[in-house]
Amino acid sequence: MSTKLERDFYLQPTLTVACDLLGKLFVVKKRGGSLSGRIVETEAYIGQDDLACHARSGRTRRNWVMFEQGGLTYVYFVYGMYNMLNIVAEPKDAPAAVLIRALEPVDGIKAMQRRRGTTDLRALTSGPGKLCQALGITVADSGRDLTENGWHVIDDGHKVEQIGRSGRIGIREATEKLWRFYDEESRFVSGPKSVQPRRTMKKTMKEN
DNA sequence: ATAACGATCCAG
DNA sequence: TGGATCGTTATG
Repeated sequence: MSTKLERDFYLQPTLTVACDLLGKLFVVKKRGGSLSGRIVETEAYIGQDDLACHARSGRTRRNWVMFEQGGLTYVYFVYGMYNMLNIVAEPKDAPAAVLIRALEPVDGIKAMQRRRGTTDLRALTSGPGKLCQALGITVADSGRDLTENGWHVIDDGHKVEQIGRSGRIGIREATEKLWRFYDEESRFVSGPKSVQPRRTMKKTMKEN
């Protein structure tokens, strides 16, 4: 059995969404077929009090999607060359999103290899910039509703045994927040995996 | 108006 | 460990 995630899933608290997205399939429709990957690493960015969050200074031309209801994509451009894929969480006007940091390639691996210029499976989607390049995701895809026809997230029954937790990668502010989550067993997580502090946890968690 | 800096990646 | 590369944001 395989079910599409609906609105009620995305409207949940951001940390719940970030944890529960692990193990799900992210699917994009392209000319010539679908591409998909299993989500193995995520990060939460939550509200105006989170100094690492794009919404910290209020609504802008770039981040307006974060203020919409959960279930939309928020894609932005950084470092002059990389796109970052986020999934908006929580109800409208509660700005929050989950950064998709790494996938395990599943469908359309040939196309991903062509876009990435390598055949190494581990190099295909093991990073937020890499996976956008592999799946051909750009800022033009920001604002897509994942509950409508087209792109979506699928629960195919896969279970993640151990979820790892750490500080978020590549930020300077709010480094004390342990809002990065990843599948301990996956070899497709972005490196280095030695980001401190690390500690494992059970299934879903709802506290900071 | 201008300058600094990214939720990164890759080569050397 | 540094350079690529450019839109966004902070500052004068």
